[in-house]
This record gives sequence, C-alpha cells and structure tokens, in this order.
Amino acid sequence: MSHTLGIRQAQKQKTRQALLDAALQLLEEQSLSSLGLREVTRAVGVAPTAFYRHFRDMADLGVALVEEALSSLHTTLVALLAATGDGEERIAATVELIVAYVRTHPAHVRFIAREQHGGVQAVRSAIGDQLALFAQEVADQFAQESESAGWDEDDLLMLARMYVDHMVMTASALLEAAPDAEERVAAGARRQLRLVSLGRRHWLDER
Amino acid sequence: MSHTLGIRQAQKQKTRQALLDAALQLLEEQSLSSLGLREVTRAVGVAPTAFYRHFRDMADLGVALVEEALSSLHTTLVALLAATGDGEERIAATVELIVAYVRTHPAHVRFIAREQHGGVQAVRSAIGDQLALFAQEVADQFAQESESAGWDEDDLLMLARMYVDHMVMTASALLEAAPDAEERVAAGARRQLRLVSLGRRHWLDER
DNA sequence: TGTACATCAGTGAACGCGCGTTCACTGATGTAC
DNA sequence: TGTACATCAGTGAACGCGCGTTCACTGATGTAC
Repeated sequence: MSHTLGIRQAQKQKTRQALLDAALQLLEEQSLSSLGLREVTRAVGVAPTAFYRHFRDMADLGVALVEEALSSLHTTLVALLAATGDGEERIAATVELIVAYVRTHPAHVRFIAREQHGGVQAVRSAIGDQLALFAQEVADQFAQESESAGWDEDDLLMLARMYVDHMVMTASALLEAAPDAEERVAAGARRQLRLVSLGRRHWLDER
Repeated sequence: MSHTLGIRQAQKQKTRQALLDAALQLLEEQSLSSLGLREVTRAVGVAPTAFYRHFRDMADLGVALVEEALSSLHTTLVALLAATGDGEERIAATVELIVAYVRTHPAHVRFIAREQHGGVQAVRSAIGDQLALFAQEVADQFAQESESAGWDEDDLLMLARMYVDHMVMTASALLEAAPDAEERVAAGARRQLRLVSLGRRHWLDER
C-alpha cells in the first residue's frame, strides 16, 4: 500500500499543479520570458504571493515544465526502438508516436519548441540536457543493432542526434499544420526518416 | 550616379537602423515578446515616442529584422548550390557558408533561431515564409541536377527542406558551442550532410 | 537668390496600469504528550 | 481521545517602478514662387 500524503501536502501539490497547468496554457500564445507571475496566479485564482510557496520565479517554473513535458517520453521512445529494427516498421511507429504525443500534449510540445532557443537561459539548458540524454539513449540502442557494425561512437551519436532533432522538428511542424495537413506532414517525416535510414545502410560503403 | 537622399530622409534612415541595431543587441539575452519599446529607444538615445515614426510596434520591428537577417543569404546560397554538384565539395562549402555567417552575424542567427518558434505570430510567419522560399529555391536547383532524375516534386521539396532545416539547426548549434567546439560541430554537420547525400543517391534503388 | 509657408522627425510631459516583491497575518493541519 | 503548541500554505495591503500610448509642441528641412 502506497503512502498517503497528508492533507496539507496533497493540497500543496494540487496548487502547484494548477500553477503549472495555467502557465502552460498561457504559454500557447506567448513566450516564457514575457509571462507574468500575477498572470499565472490570477488564472489559478490564488494570491500572487502564493506563487513563492512553489517556485522561486518563472524560470524555476519553466524548468519544472520541461521535466513534465519530456520525462514521460523517455521510456516510451526507448521501448519503441528496442522493439523494432531499422526499417519501415520503426519509421511508421516513430512517426505515429510523435503524432500521438502532439495530439495528446500539444501545449507541452509548443512549449519545448518555443523555449528550446528561447530567452530564458535555465530553461534552454534544461531542454538541451534532456535532448542530449535522449540522443545518448537512442545511440545506445543503435549500438546494439547489426546495422551499426563498424560504426564508431561519434558517428552513432551523430545519427542519434539526427533522429532526435528530426522528431522535435516533426512535432513542431505538426503543431503548425492545419488538421487536414497532418497526414501530409507525417508522410513527409516518414520519407525523411527513410532517407536517413538509406544513408545509414550505405554509410560504410566508401570506406 | 545614384540618387542622393534628402538630409531629412537620410537622418530618418539612420535612426531607423539604430533602432534595429539596438533591438538586435538587446535580443541576445531575451526574446522579442519581452523586449520593451522604451528599452530600445533608451539604448539608441531618442525619446520613446520617436519609435512610432518608424514602427507600429515591436512585432513590426521584428518583421523588419527577419528581412534584414535572411535576405542577404538568398543570393549567396543559390550561387553556392549552382556552383557545386552533390558531393564533398558542396558539403564543405555549405558548412563553411554557415560558419562564416554565424561568425559575422551571430545576433541575427540567434534572433532567427529564437523567434522561429517564438511568441510573436507575425514574426513567426515572416520567418516561416522566408525559410519556405529558401527551400523552394534549393529544390529548384536540385531539380536541375542529374542526381535528381526520376525524383518527383514532393520528394525534391522534402530533400530541400531537410537541407534548409539542417542549416538552421547547424547555425544554432554553432552559436551555442564554445569557440573551441566550433570545428567539432562543423564536422558533425558535414557528416550529417554526407548521410543525407548518401540517402539521396540510393533513394530510387528500391523502386 | 530670397522669402513665406508646409512638412514632419523627434520632443517631453502626462496618464493610467499592471508588474514583482515585502511583510505581517490567519487559520487549517500536524505533532507531542 | 483531548489539549496545547508548532508549522506553514495561502492572504491582502502596500510599495516603488517602468511600461505603452496620447498629445500638443518645436525647429530643421523641403518646396513654391
């Protein structure tokens, strides 16, 4: 049986989550560096000063949002790669994962795309770290595949970075696409992965 | 002999450029949606109200910065592609162009990377339009090359988008890299272009 | 060339407003006995 | 179980500040004759 939080702790968590949710929603139409503390507390319905019980400042809240947005993807992505080989099946599953994530978490995706190069240093670093971690995990998976025989570590990491960057770019393209253009974007993403996969297969030909 | 602007016009242009320059510098450490009009005029040394003689608001100034940042690259990039075939020579020249541009215009590059998905709709659209134009021009060039025989239009545009997106991503990676890591990033970028180029050559093999 | 008037880039005072942060507080929850 | 005290999430008033925008203005530049 899991430990039940005290009433006080539970209420605190609830307020904290409400602040995160409100901020995420407000961030659909602006960037973190212009989002105000009072704006967020007003949306939640608490006093401005309540904010300080949960976050030092907006940058602090932003870092928490990065965690919330990306941590759940780790396990899913690694599992997906482990379950498929480098072929059409993996390409379809990867793009499907992205499509599903964008559909269920559009605000998180927008936040990451926007703040990856945004004006708040701490948040930029947090996103960069997470994506580097993703790339490392993808590279580790690739290293175990027969297609990677003869590849050195640097090349594998480069390949993994291409996959990760491509996923972020596809996610952001899906966001901006009109609903009826979604399938066109997904098809384009699959073709690009196919191209990269072809390049991978012929990488060692010229050595 | 070229037409000489009147004294009044010349002075106005000078102030306008000073506002653009000041804004660009201030944007190195924040994003457009949090940059204030008074902040910019203060940096230039004019009254806040002078701003309105040149721009309707900050979004308007942002669109002007997009123009300034990307228009000069068009001709250079098209010329580069026209002068080289799909091979190691083109890859080296492309990466060298990016490296040079990031060195000479770091603030412009940062601005484009940051605002491409930033919080100001008009600026996002302006950047999107410019990059789409780039991709179309690259696709047009590719279409004339023998390596593209048998490719349909969609596939060519997809390939061109990969090149353009890759250029933007490389530029932004170079910005974030420490000076001594510059060559490592450039080498990684060349390897990625090589991979894509390999994919291109084998694209039609499985038809 | 000189004069009289028009234009218009930049000024400076004034406005109302929302911001982030401080502080002492309240009252429900938690804890010790 | 009941009591007395401690903790601490959330309050609400107050602050000084910089913001964007308005307005009537000034004075150098441009133009017509």
